[in-house]
Amino acid sequence: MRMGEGVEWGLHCCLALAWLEDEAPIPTGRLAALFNLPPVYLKKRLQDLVRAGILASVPGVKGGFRLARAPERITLLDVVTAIEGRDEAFRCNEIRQRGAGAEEPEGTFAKPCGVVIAMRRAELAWRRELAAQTLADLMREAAPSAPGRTRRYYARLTG
Amino acid sequence: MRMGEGVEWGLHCCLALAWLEDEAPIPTGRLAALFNLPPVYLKKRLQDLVRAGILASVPGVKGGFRLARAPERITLLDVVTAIEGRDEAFRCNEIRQRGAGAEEPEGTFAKPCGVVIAMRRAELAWRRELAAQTLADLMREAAPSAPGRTRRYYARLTG
DNA sequence: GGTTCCGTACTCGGATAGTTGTTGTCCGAGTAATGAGGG
DNA sequence: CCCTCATTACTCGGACAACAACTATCCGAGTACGGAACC
Repeated sequence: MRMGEGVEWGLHCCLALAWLEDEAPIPTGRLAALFNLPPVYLKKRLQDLVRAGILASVPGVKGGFRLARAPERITLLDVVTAIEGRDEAFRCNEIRQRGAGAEEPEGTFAKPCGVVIAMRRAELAWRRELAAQTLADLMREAAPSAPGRTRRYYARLTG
Repeated sequence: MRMGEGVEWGLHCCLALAWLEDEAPIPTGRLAALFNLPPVYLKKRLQDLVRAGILASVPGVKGGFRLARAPERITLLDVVTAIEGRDEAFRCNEIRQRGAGAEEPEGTFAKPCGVVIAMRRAELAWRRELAAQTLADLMREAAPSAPGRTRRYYARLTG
């Protein structure tokens, strides 16, 4: 089981957008330069965040991206599900109904099997942890030098 | 983020092996027939479980697989990590050190960034839930008819 | 008849192709700022 | 001086390759049964 790179990209970009709030909107190219990422593919992921309502995109010559709402209102779960999709990691194919269970009468497998229940419970715990942390929490726990460093580097990009 | 089918296969096969304990060892072909799965690929997954010490394999004409220890001692986390690998789903590439952070002095990024910490915490919660459930728990919560159905179907396969 | 030996059939184990999903890129359509031209 | 309009630069959105991972399969190593030969 593997999570795509886009999640790390999206979270760090959201942090940068929060710190560069008064410079908004920030175009994709500048944002990509902050972390040395492939610009076009990063844009694809930022579009995912726009569709989820986390970012707002501004078209036009001075356009770019900005946070759509306050960092306190953006949870890590929001970002993860926006980029990775809302499907569960564990997908049940009901293999218990194939082979030995194929000839059983209707209603035998009305209840979900314990395997699915257990996996869902674990993923729920994972989601609860992610939902408990907001972008503002990440900003608070970040190194004090991070905002200034981001702003300085961004100023050099524009110049 | 997606989990492979092998996890569902592995868990259901472990349940079947527990119920067919006195028929052990069970060869791959019979086990695959129980759930109508591709036999050779299933065997690959069972080998993962053997490497993890969850199953024991018996070679030879009357060979097959059996549980290596009691169901009470097999957690869902054991099975999941045996099949999916022990890597974390979220892999940190330290993109904060690229671009804006590339020219910073040594020691600036000594501490892990908050993104990694948060993701690790979430995955830890997921693992704790999986580790809290054993194969014996799954057997207890399964439909009362499941063991008998499995044994009946297996008897037809051998006959 | 009992014992030993060998061939056979069936099993695990690791190395090898096919298919799906993710990563990365490119190009066309649309939009707002910019500057020129005319009223 | 103000308004209109074309140009330009930037974004969105979908379509198109490259890569990796998962899925699926084939052949070699090893073991127990069955039978034949021998004592």
